Amino acid sequence: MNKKPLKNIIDAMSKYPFNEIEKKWQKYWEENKTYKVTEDPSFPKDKRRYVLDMFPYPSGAGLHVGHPEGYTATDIYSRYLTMNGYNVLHPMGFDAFGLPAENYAIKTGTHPYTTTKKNIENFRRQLKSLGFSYDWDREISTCDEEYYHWTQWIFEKLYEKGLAYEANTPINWCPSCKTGLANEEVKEGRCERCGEKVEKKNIRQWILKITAYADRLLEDLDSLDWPESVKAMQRNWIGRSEGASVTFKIDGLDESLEVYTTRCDTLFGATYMVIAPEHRLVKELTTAEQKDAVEKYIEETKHKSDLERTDLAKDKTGVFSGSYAINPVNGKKIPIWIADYVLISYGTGAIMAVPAHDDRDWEFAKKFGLPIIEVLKSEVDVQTQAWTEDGIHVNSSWLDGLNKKDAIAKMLEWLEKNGCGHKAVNYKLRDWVFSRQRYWGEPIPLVHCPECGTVLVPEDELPLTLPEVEKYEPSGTGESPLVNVPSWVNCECPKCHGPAKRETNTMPQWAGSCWYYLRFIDPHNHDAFVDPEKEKYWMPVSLYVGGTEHAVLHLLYSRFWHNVLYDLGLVSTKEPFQKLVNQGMITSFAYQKKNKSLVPVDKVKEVEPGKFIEEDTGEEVNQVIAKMSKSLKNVINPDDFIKNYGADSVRMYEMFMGPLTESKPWATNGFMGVYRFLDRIWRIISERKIEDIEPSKDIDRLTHKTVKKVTEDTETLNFNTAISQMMVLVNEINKLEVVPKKTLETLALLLSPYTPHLAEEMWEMLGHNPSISKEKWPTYDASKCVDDEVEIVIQINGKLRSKIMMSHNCDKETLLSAAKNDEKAKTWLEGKTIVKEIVVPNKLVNIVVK
RNA sequence: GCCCAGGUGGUGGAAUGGUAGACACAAAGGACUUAAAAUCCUUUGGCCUUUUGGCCGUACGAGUUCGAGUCUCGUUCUGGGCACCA
Repeated sequence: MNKKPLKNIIDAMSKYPFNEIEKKWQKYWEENKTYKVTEDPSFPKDKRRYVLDMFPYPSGAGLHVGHPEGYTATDIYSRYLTMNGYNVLHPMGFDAFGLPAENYAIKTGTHPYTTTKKNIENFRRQLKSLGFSYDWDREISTCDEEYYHWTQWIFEKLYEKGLAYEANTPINWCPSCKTGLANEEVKEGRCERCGEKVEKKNIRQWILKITAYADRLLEDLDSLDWPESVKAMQRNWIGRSEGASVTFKIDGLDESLEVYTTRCDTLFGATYMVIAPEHRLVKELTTAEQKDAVEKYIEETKHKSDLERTDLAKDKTGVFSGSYAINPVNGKKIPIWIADYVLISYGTGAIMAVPAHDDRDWEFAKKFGLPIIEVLKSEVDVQTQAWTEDGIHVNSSWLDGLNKKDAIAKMLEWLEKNGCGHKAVNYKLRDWVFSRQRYWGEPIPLVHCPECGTVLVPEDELPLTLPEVEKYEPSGTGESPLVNVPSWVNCECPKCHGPAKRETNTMPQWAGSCWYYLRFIDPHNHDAFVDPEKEKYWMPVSLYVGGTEHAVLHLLYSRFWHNVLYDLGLVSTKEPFQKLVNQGMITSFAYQKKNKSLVPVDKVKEVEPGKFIEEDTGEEVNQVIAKMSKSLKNVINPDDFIKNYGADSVRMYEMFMGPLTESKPWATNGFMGVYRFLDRIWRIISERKIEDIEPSKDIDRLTHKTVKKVTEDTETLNFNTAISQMMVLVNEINKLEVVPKKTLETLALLLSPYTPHLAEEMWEMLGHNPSISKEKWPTYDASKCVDDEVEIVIQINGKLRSKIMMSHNCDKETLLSAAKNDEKAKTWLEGKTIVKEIVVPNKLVNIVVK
């Protein structure tokens, strides 16, 4: 990709001493606690901001280029706010429980805490080397006892509120991670961490009743300034649906079958029913003749993985139970089938099947020869395909002639009057499987007592700390390694003081991140998870920046916990994160052959602009954008760039690449452009003649324009265009023999959120005391942003034909007559009749002719 | 299948309904240099034209408008999410 090795370019380039400058100012900031923030009461509420990053998991690989992207964005914004007179809370910490450290412990025997500590130190070093304005005194780690003390405490609040329950239900199980998973952690039937196929397993679990908050989690989304896509994902995930619950009597049995349907209007078309293989009535409904067939089928479905069961492409399977239900609207007997296309976990695990108007039911009916009755006038033959659109009801007795909406209303009324159904709401959202059968997580603070049942560990005994273990290996039987520590497991019941056993499951990684934003507010409080006054001082988070991968995980879980804390009166805001911004992914270039296979970057040569060939074969390859991966040799390590070009260049480039929210490829050549820009500034400040003179009118005007643009764009997080405006200004300054000091001061201030080290150095060189981060943001005079003369575009019939220079704020008549007298315009107007004239002051004249 | 984004030069990307391509990269040419690097200057959407200039051009096709990259409708492609949710 690069013809010349990068290293040679650097060595030869005139280089600004970023290394010394950056070290010098990082040391200064640290020693002077420049970014320490307190709950200073002199700032009124509207002059306080809480700017938060999604804290990282401290992996062994260190920072990825994606981290500095979001972190620089919030850092710029925080610094900008501070300079504009806000008190800004901008903290950083570590999401430190998690599987990699534990898996490493299994392999090497190293305690996960040791590994994690080491990784945190590396992360902290890297973060500090980027010059972020975090208040490091507030740093937290979720795996510290001091911290998880309060994670456990919040769990106890949830438990006391009845939102945590123990259940022995089939849950998602990852055979490779050897632990249960939450629904949110399963992507396309696979474990979101390791990609292994997820199985169903029946094990004892602690579950949090997130479904109790489904409606609130849905409704409150409207009040949030979040990307629509994330809101849409959460809405879809919660999946609220309105319909009806209908009860079917069973022929010859004193039992009934309840179903959930969104289409109760099609009840006259229900020709059979289906229950899930796990339905509680399976045994009872199976007749003697069908017993063998049913048992065989149930056995088969048990062995199917989730992925196999939900694979849409696969054929429908099922078996007749032998029993019949009575359709409440017409008294007809309809057969009850057992099939795994009905899920036990949604609705009642049973459905009424209307094959004429539902694709899945239609497919099943066709396969098993069940009747298909049209009940909505269809534009297709329902014997050959299902009609799922709206229509006028037919074959539906007293619903005939009504459309879908009216028929649903009328049917609901009928069902309620006749006591066989009612309006109902269902959600796709499932309760949160909260226990993990692993070591490296918060112990769930519960004790199982044979006398008293489940008992909470008393608050004054928290934190319940993780014991040392000999082996970190999960048992794989559905129990955590903690079961192997009898001295820890065997305990005294806090209630009756008899012998009891501790809960051995641990919490999922999401627990710690559910509330960390609250702990940053008061990280060293020994008596409470957060001081209420401080909480009121800072909350809610004004800006939260992070990747989109947590849309239905962390962001849903923490909203849930926050809602509960709000109900308990422990926090003052309904929602934790007022404004959310998703940074785009930083991708990389890769090269694709005709057969769509990708070629590693180091095997590709650019033969002419935009034309690439694979070196070995000479085959032409296309430049495409791909995720960074080791095999493609296109992974960018931010440490290398910080070392070779400085943190300011990395910060500036990541912001210059494109809009924060878009995904965009790393281009090292583009990076060099930004480096050159900073180098140019350095040469101006260190080599050019700088004098305390008034800037020329042109430079003054450009400076005001630049302040305006950088202010507006920083405010709205459009950092890329703010930077290009600064480049425009620097390019002009670079042409000057003598540079006015005033102009450079303004430039330093504008730069300071973006390239804080270079800006501090400039500020000092211009004769000021540090720190520039405490200075006031520059202001601009709108009247000084306008040019004396503006270019007026002359259009004839909307087509650009000429341009003229006119003085600013010319009146319409002057503009029009000037346009008409323009030589070029005249040739286009000759012999034509003017139909219409449009004049936009300071912009254009459009003359419509015939 | 459903729900969200999005499609602009060789590349990353700019454009309150008003000059499409700011800024940057890459490329070509030049200055400086013994030479190279760095730096500085010039050119750079396509086609036609000696110049002047003209025509075309923001995925495709319509529409609204004096004027559309931008608004509306349809099509198509790409990315992300969900998916037998009754």
